[in-house]
Amino acid sequence: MKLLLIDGHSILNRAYYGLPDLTNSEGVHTGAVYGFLNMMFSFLDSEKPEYLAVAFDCSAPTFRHEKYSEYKGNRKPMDPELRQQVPMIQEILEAMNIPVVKREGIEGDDILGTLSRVGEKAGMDVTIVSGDRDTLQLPTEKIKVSIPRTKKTGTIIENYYAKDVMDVIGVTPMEFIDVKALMGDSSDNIPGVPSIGEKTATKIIQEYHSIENAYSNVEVIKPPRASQNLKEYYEQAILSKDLATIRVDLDIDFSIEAAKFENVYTDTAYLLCKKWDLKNILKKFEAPKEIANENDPRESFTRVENGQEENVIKSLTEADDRVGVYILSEGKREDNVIHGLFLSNGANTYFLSNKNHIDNKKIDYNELLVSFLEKGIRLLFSDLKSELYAFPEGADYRNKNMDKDLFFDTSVAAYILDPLANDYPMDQVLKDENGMILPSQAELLKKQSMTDVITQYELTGNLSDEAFLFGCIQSYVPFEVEKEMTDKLEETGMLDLYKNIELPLIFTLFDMEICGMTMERDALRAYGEELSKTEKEIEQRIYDATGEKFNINSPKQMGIILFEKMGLQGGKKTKSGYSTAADVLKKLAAENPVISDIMTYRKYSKLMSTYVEGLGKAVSSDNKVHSTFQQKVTATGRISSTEPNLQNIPIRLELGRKIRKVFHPDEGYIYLDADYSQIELRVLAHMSGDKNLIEAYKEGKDIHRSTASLVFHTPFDEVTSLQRSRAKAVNFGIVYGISAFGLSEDLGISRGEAKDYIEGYYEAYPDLKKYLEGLVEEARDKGYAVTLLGRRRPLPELKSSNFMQRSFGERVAKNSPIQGTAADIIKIAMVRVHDRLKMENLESRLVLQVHDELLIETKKEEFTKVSAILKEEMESAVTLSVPLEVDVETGETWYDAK
DNA sequence: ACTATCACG
DNA sequence: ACGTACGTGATAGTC
Repeated sequence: MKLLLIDGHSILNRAYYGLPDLTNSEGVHTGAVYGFLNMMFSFLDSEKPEYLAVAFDCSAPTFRHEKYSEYKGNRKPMDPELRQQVPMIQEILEAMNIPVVKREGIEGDDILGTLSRVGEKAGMDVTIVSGDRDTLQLPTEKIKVSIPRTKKTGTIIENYYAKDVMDVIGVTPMEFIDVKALMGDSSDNIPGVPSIGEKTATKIIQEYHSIENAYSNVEVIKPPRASQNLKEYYEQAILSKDLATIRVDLDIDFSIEAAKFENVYTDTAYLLCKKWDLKNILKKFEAPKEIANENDPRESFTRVENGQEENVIKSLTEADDRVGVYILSEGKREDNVIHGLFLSNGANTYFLSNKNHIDNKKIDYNELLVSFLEKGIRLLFSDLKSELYAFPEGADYRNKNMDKDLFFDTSVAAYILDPLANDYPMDQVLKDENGMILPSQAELLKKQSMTDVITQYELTGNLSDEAFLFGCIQSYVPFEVEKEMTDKLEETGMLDLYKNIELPLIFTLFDMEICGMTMERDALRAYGEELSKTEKEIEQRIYDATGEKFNINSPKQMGIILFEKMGLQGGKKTKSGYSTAADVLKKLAAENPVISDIMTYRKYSKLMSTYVEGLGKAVSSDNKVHSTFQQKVTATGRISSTEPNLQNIPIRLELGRKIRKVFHPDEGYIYLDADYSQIELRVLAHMSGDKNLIEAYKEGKDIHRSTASLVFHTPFDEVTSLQRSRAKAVNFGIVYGISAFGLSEDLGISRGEAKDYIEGYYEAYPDLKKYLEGLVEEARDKGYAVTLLGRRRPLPELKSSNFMQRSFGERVAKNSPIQGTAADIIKIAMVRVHDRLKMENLESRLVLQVHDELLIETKKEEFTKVSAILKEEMESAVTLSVPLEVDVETGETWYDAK
């Protein structure tokens, strides 16, 4: 029989400090709970105990010795983020039927000590899991103490039986108490004996085995100072011993039988994991749990039988003016095939399929959905853009009826309400909106993709119960939560943002994805060959110079060669060794010519792997790349681009910029590219209301030169190019939530100098300083940062007890409103440009957005009209107290259009 | 799965 | 005194 005892507070502490902070969707910190449970499960796996208990201190700590209680009072108080997790871990352990043992007036250590002895007496093997080395006084032949330690390579576990304590420390577990009593421990408020540290204490106890015996021989103890102090502080040493001793013989009202555990995967524990979003713990639970909800909707999920379709559709259209929709489909663009349709009106959720229709009564899914729209029935989706591939008529319908508000996208609404989540699965949204628990996609489909599900469906002719349930939930949830979410958007002042910007943007992005950008394969190949030729030459030069053939792409090998073999002075910078990042290498470039070869090699290697090879793989059969534009990813409201990412195509260096020559429009079209001039600084000027900044923009001055003139007290016309470029860096820095350190790194100047620049800057623009400080204040107050259009970014970091996190929060509080407002503005412009092109029946189309830039594939005949639309709509997207300026360029390739 | 690096705004 | 610029995504290497 085996008993596992866990030191609750110490393991929770370990988990808290050893792991990154985790927060669930309601902002509750869960990292320590998560880490604790993981550690516990790993011990359950390795030890396989039959009995298990977790010991805690009571919330109100008590002390054996009044005299020293004040010391404990001086201890750093527990972080609130950790404190709130103590009752949480206890709650979930209890939900798992694992006894939480805590007793008024008894410390957790003493509970561990006592229970371990009780277990031993009952003939059990006992393992005590603790992060606290004090417990090393407890091991015997049958009692083992396990201490998990986090190393950079991962967690290793140190195991101690009595003999191991002897081997490692050189004293017996009982003697270890005396060692500790002599040396003292400030964090445990054990005074010890002055001048006796770990070394001396161990030596004394090894020789005399106890403090009492050492005292009997105090005259011969060495060194003399230890002897003297032991004599003088003997009483304190004895008291220390008492304090250091973990009790093993207390009367704790707890029967070991109560620690016998069976299934920890209970429904209550499952619900807690759901509530706290402990997704990885949830995975350990067997098969989808049947959790009973009041009015469980699953009872009304129905597979519609052949011949019943018309009745079902009729009942849906008569019941309500909205319907939740999920389209079971696979493939993108023209390859898309629909395999079935889920429709929900809350009371009923139906799965319609043509699978078993042998007659001619097959449903045309698209036609059916359009007919809903024509009747004014609103369609509510869980993820509209991904479903528009199956329902492109929806995008057309929307384009022709722009003022009609006939769609709802649940995940986009969820994103606006909480842009920090990683994803917006429907089970989560449902839980957040009305507390109902339904199984998640992972629980239902395991690792299966939707394509797997459909393949199986096609093969067997039967949609699995799990996939059926999933589809039903996908359509049921949007119906169920729409009103609630709309109310929330209204309450938070973000309904306009949702309706006028984000919702229409879905269709704009969809059209951009469909359109894609043509890439000339041959030109790409030629460019790649040119690069790879030079890359190989440089590679060889590096091998020659270092006298070794190694993997230049391995930062580890590179670090060893540069800093050990060649002895360059770089120092360690990263966790896993030396940093070889570009800014480090730059500083070393003068020391050895191989450094600049390495930097050049990296540039070529990056261009080859990411752009030539990466983009090459992303080209579709139509010779185009169709990026996916992500609308629900960024914290600030920007969009992002994936597979491939078209927002980070090289431009800053000519070598990389050349790749833009392989992007070109279709025959008869030309690229029109427009970018906002310094949109973030203009936004800042407007939002801060700073007179000097507004003035400079109104007069159309070169803003960096103007800043330099003010900061360096130099007449406008006499500003040097160095002054201007430094002022430019400060302007950028301000937007990032500047720090003297960051600016000095960026400019390669001293921190003091950077500080002067910043102060000079604030003197030049006095309202700006007030404004930025006000932003932090406001964000702290409200708990979030806000953009001009009301978009919010939650900022829990501002309340963190961790300096780093708090400082980060302060920088973000300054940056988010600026970056976010710029994002709002270009989104407005995108929707308007897109909609005008459609409404005016033009064939030109928006193909790309790069944060402050829009690219239109323009039909040559429409050129004049379209360039006017583009400039107009971008410049008038919002009205600020400074003009928004847009530079438009044109070209036969993307390279030429910039 | 995580880290380091580097491409863009 | 803390250790830093804001926002992304793709790749290769390492564990």
